[in-house]
Amino acid sequence: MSKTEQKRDVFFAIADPSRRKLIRILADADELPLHEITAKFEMGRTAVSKHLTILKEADLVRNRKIGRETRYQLNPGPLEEVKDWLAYYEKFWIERAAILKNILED
Amino acid sequence: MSKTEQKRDVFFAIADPSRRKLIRILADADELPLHEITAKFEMGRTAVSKHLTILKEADLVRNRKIGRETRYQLNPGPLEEVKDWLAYYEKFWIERAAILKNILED
DNA sequence: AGATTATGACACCATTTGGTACCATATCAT
DNA sequence: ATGATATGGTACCAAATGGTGTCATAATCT
Repeated sequence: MSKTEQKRDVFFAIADPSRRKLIRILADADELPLHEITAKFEMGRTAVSKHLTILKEADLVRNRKIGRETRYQLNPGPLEEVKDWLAYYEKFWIERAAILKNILED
Repeated sequence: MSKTEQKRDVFFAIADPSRRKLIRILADADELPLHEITAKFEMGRTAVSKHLTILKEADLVRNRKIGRETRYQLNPGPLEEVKDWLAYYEKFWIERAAILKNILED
């Protein structure tokens, strides 16, 4: 009945290469219907649709019906969670880079 | 025989919450042996070890044997790939935030 | 030496993942 | 009205994932 409206982890959503490709395509195209998106992949429509569903569950994608087609759009907001997570570790690799630089300067 | 030396995607490696917890623990502790790490989790040693193997395959973790224990250390470098990936989309949510800000200012 | 500890290496298992094919339904074109 | 197109939904499947338990081995302690 209802969509079950599952909540998906953004880290899981971006783990798959096909889904990252989807994100990129949508970022560059603003809004696209499923059949056009499918044309850019090797896999079938059902598989693409499933990936889009997962992205939607992570709220990385929004969609609306226009006539018989469903158009998808990127919603990059949730990527900020990834950025925030990364921020904690940034200092580590910056420190390491600095240390390495110092070593190389000898 | 040989380690099979599998190459793992960093996006896959960070997709699992337990592995993100591992990364955090190692970031805060510098170097830890497996049994001490395991003590911080609900799951068994074997499972923790498997997660560490995956992190190692993504080169997010290095390890060395000291006596009978294997000590693990974080190697944050590969996280830069994630940062670079994110950089492409950052503008989108910054633009959106700016648009939203403009709307709110009316 | 003998017991304990730390780990690696497997075999095993339930569930999830990523894909397919197929059927039903709604919309559009002629 | 008929046919083609676009999508949703379901059933199905092989492989991967995330766990477990068990056994073997190496290192440490008394």
